[in-house]
Amino acid sequence: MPLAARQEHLLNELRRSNGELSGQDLHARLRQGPHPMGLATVYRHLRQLQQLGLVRCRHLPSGEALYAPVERDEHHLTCVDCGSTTTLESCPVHGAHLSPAQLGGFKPLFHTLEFFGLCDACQQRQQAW
Amino acid sequence: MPLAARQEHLLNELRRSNGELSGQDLHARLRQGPHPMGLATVYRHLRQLQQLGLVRCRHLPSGEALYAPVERDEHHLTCVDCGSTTTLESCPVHGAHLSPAQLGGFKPLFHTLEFFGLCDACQQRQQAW
DNA sequence: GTTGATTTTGAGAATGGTTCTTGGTTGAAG
DNA sequence: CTTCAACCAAGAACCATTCTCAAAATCAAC
Repeated sequence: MPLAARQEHLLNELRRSNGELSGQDLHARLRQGPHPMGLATVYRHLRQLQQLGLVRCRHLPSGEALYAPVERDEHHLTCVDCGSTTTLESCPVHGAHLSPAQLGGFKPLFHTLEFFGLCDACQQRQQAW
Repeated sequence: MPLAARQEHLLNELRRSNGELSGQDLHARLRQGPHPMGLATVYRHLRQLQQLGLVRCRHLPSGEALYAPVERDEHHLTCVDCGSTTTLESCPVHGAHLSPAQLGGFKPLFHTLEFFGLCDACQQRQQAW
């Protein structure tokens, strides 16, 4: 079953981007390209691509969801104060292996490993009152 | 600096609970206890407790945020189809070690490691069409 | 090609968790 | 008794995401 053309475009746009994109971002970018797509359709396809194991997603503390191709195994440091995130160079988990017993029939597609804490700037600001 | 009494109550309610609680859950529980608290206040304190490193939080695919005391190092398998989550017994990362160079002044308070995929039931359902 | 059924789409409305606003309450200090 | 500041609650506001549903596209037979 080949990927629908619409989904293909969406996935290409994600791959073309350097960073992660939110649903709104994607919609805005596609809007001014040769293949505009309604917001509802963007979200519909993002969900499907995620279930196909082609797209990963993580949630910011703000509640916004960011999407990226699965093959990007990036992880982040996120500040619980200002919300800024920085990307880690390497994945500390790498091949995190779960035993079949732990999985119990679950078929893993991707994982998210995020560290939350205080960024340098916010620590300084707190100490200075 | 001692914790304000209101924050203490909120934290106790979280510790008393077996599982994670959403902001709404907490508000509902406190409502019928001896120390009711407005919804806005619950969220205010949850954010503060998070910044103090006493509370952790993770986001479900639905966008809902779940809170727990930091000392609980639980991680989950989450189905990208039906959204159900199951708890892992042990933390595969354990002491996830980040070098000072990787941290760059960032002060980690907690981490979340979540696996996303398809649960047994949803795989079956997909195959059956 | 035409017809009719099925699927996909998109504009706008609805949803719902979270945050903001506003005005009231409390409590300590003077 | 004032004053001032901190804290709080109720409801409005916000906004990313989802839902609705009619129109458009696709497909399948004829």
